[in-house]
Amino acid sequence: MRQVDENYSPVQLEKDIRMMWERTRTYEKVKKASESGKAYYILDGPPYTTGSIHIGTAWNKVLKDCILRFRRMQGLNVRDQPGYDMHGLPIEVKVEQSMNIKSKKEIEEQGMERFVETCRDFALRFKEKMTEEFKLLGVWMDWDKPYLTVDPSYIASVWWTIKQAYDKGLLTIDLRVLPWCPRCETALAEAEIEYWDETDPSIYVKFPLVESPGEYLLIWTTTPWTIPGNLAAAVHPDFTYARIKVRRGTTEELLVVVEDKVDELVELAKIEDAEILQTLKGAELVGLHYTHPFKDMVPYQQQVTNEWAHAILPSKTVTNESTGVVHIAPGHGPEDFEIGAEYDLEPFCPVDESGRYTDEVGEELAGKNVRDANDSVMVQLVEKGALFHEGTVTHRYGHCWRCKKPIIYRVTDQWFLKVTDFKDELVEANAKVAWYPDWAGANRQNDWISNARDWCISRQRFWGTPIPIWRCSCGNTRVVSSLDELREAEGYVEGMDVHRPWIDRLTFKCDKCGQVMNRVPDVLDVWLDAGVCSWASLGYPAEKAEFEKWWPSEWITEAHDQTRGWFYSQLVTGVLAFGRSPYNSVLMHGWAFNPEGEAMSKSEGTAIGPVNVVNTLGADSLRFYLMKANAPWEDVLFQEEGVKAANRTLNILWNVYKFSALYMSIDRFDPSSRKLDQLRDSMKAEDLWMVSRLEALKRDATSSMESYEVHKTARAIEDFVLEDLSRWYVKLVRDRLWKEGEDIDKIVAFKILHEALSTCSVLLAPMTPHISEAIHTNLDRSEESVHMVRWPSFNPDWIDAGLEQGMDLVREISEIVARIRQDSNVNLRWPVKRIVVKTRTDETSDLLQRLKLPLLAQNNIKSLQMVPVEEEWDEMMLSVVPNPNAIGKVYRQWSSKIAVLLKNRPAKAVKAGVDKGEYSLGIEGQLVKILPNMVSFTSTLPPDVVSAEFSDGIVYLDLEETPALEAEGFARELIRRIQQMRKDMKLDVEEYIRVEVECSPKLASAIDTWKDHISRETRARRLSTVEGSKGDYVVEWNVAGEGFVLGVTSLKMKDTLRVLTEVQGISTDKALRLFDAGFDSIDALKAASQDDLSNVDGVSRIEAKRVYDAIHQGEVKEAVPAQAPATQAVTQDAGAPVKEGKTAEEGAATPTAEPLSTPPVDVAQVRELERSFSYLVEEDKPETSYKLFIDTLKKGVKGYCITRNYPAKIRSKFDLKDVPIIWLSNVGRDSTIRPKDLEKLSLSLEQFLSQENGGIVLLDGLEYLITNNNFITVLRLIQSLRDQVAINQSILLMAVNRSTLESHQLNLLEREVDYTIMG
RNA sequence: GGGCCCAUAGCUUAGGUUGGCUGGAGCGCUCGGCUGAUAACCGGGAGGUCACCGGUUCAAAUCCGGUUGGGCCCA
Repeated sequence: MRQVDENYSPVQLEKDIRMMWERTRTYEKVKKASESGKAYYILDGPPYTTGSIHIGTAWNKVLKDCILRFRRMQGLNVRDQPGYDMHGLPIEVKVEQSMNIKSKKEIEEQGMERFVETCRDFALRFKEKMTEEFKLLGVWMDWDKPYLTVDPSYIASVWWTIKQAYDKGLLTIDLRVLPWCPRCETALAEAEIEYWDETDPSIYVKFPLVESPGEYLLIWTTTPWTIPGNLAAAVHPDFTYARIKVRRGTTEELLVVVEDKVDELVELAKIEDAEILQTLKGAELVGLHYTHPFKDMVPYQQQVTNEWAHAILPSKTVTNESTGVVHIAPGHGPEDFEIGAEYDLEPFCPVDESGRYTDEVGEELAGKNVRDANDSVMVQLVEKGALFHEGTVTHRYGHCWRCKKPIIYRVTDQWFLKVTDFKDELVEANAKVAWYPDWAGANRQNDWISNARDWCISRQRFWGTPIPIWRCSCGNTRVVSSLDELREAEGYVEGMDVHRPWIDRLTFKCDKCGQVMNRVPDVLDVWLDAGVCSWASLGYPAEKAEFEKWWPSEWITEAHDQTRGWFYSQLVTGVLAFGRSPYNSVLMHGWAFNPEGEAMSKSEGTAIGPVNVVNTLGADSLRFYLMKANAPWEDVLFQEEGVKAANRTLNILWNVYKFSALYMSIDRFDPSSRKLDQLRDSMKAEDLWMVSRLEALKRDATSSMESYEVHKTARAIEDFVLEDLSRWYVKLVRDRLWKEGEDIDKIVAFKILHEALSTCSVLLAPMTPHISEAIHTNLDRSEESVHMVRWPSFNPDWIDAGLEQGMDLVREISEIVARIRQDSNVNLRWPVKRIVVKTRTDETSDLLQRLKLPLLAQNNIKSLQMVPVEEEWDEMMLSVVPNPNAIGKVYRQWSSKIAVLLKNRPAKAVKAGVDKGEYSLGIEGQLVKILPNMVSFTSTLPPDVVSAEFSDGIVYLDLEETPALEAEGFARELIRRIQQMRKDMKLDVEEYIRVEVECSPKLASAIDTWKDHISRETRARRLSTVEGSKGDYVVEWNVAGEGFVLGVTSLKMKDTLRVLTEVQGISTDKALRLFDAGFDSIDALKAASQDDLSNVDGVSRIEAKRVYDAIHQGEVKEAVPAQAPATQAVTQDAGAPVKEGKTAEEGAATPTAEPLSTPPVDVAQVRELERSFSYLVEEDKPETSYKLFIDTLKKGVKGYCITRNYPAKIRSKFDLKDVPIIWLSNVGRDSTIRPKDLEKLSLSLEQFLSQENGGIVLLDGLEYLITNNNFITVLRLIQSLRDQVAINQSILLMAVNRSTLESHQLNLLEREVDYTIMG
């Protein structure tokens, strides 16, 4: 485990992690590792290739990524193919803009080929861009193999589905009135209409009744342009209608309207006088005729002969609003169409594809855009005297969701899936789907399906899946269902693009009449593309195996707008083709809005892109925020502040990790050396509590993930990290961590911190994959990646609800103590004498006593005292309050004396007496009896005590100061000031100092009492009280009224110390003894004789000799090479043996700057090998390594060569005369080591390294050692060699053939050496 | 107009299924602490008619009915 020096800088960290994933192909390995698991098909709802993603898109993908990582960690074999929806109008619209095209006609003029090719280019480019953004978010999907709706095989799957519908008789062509976009010149599906408010004319039109001249039927409409297409009027047969006479000015008119609305009409149309002449049922009006106002203008209106034309029809769909009379234009409204069909009225539709009137309406209106023509129509109505009243109305109106233009209704021939024929099956299939949340399916989706209509699947556009229908003029129809079948077509060219316009040129010969069959020129609704993706992405039906393995998809997630979109289109096609839903479960998620609550729309500039956020705060922070901000099914108002908060949480996690890793690595803590169970007996209450919390966290996190309440998982983890781990447990165990030596308390704390951190990294892995990876790979190398780790199970035996409850109380009390300290101005450095707790129940009392130590330690309190339940605290000061009234009545003249006497008696005694019935008191020789009614008692707090209530009782805090407490407080204050000065001096944490203090005698005695403690805490080798403090840095302080002057001097021992401790057998302790004896610099050591050194207490003769030799041979120089590369990565593996002479302190100071190995350098960049460094040469044949070896030998460095090649051959080939060569072989004799005998190898190397200070070892044949042993063992050997080399100023050179190792092994090797060289 | 969902501090929100003690957090604000996690971290305080109206109940943020406002989907 290496220590962590860097702060949490997510952007860099994530970049490194992504590069590492890339380099070691982690994603592929993680997938491979779960291959044997149960198949689990997660289907990506294909985002439309619009160009870039917004927060909502990011949320969607992150949610998917999170769940698929989670499922994978559960051991499931997850299918994670991403998809893109690439056909359709939005791209056509974009391309039209880029090519400056205004209409469909221009596309045809400019050539469809170019247009379609540009569409494809756009779609592909957008796809690439979006993929990059998804990758930036850390989303792990199979980006190399996405499914694309434009692929020929995908298109063939769509065709096959159409063929299924055709074979089942569910595909039909029909004349219908449909929503139509005049700009895009195509029919729209219901799912393609967006509604918002629009202000339209609101007109009342008079239709003169034929049967009663002078009388008018009054109709109301908001679409004046539909009047030319009017063919009838409808009334509700049961409503009551009125014949009324109205007067405006001098004009009087007779009208027929619904009776209920007469008053409204009078007010609205400013009618001055209205008289109801007669009322009658709607049914009585049926069959009457009127004269169409445009009869003279529109020839069709004259020609129409149907008996119901221009007649009043009955319809129950008429509502009781406006006039209660509905004008019917069968060519302009779906309901009108249906009514018209009932009465054999033709759907007359004088409007063309571009929304313009045809010549059929007469020259006044012909050629006008219908919505623009409203005014003209009204002018005409006025001219004909038919307009009764005109106003405006604001109402919700449908718009094309692609181009946002208002829709109109037109009658056209279109292809339909007859969804209404199998609606019941849809409802049934939907009921079998598991919906999260359940109301999304049972209510919302069910509601939509129940109201489903036939699905118009044809579009009169270009960039889409071509409709696979060929028709003959004889009426014969052929539906193509595969690419193979297309090959039979006339004009087919192998490998041709099956899009329009190329496919339009293919023809079949009619098998009925032999004529040429031509393709219906339409394309398909894009929703059909998306709808079939569960099998199209598997290549079905061309490929069957994948389909059988995976289909149907297990889980999908999209936003709630997909109720009418993808959830629906999949269900329809699934039921159509396979009789069931193609998905088993759905998580319906919400929408992301911007902070103003507006939907994210790129075109309106309200979208927020995730890229900026990721580049400042990191993908993990964004992901964590998105996962925890809301329940998935609720909408989120995206707040950057929220991402910052998430970032802070991760930062705290990182800090806990950094802090823990520091001490663990200093101590070479090996987490695998002991199991948690084995340490149970050694655990303190807070340890057991922490483990209990951890197990509970695993339990809760798992259950909420299972139910897709991802926000709960995220919040539980966050709470655990912040509250339990960082703010509490770390504080509790902090002191234990810097104990020296083998200490069981420390090991327990390490183990638990390790467990907590690695568990958090695992639980967070689905949400924050990068930081999890960084933490986990350092703490736990059991798996190469955290994403390969199995999702943890929890152990209920460890969960102790009582203990957790107790700790909650301790925390509550700690908060109370903090508040009291703040109010009383006693800061945490000053110890408090005692805390007295009175609880309501014995249970609480027991829990608090169990947690006594953490309670006291956390609050710097010296003792805990419990008051038995039901009793008063016996130190409460009871005082007697005499009741003069009652006393006076009995004892009259003595009463005031009695009162005084009572007050002076011990209140307890008085109370005891009174409680028994009476208390006797002597006064002037008489005994008076004090009865209960004569006194009452009050209790007051003892001096210096402050009380406060908590949830289960009262705490009393005794703030009395004693000299001992004061001394301790001053000691702590002193430590704090010295630390501050050390910091000001920018001293290394390891550096030793000398401290002089000038102070009052009182303070001096406190210092005397606490001298050892202060010295240890501040690394002071000398601490003295003096007159006139001197030092490198002198500061005058004033604490609690005590002034003192501190002088701090750096002993500058660090470097010398390091030199000493590198000598074999010299520990830090011994080095310090030499220091204290005055040998505190290299010069002083040089000046000393061996005897001088051995005279130092605790230093043996041999040790003295070693030190002497080391100093005088000049072999020892500065431990850190002057040219040490900045990116040197020294990794301390948890399992590496502790080297003699290398101390914990030294480990602490080892600089590490990178989490991973240094990037390999090219051999050309290597000038010479440096001492104390180890090198890995990656080359196919060991040549560069030998060259470097020989170059180094030429500088007079002694060499040692270990190789698996035949020694004599090596010797001659590289001209190695005197260099000892060890042959790794099972057959050789002299100078031979068997490859499995690592111990012998290690021993011989140690010998060389210790004898020949400053030699170079060439180890050629690593892969041979690895195959003969195992990788980890060899790695350990290398770590040990590397350490020795660093200590002995030698060089280690290893050659490896990278193709013989797995990349993660190579990666691990690279981490262990200082440099990797590419040969 | 209908279906579904939602409304709690300045902002983002927990709690609501199982009605019950002073409605919790985070950010922001403010006061303070820590100084060996430190360009970090911790604590105290102020701030809430739990959208509104009505009902059930000893007791409602919570259950019921309605109103208003917002979102999605439809007409």
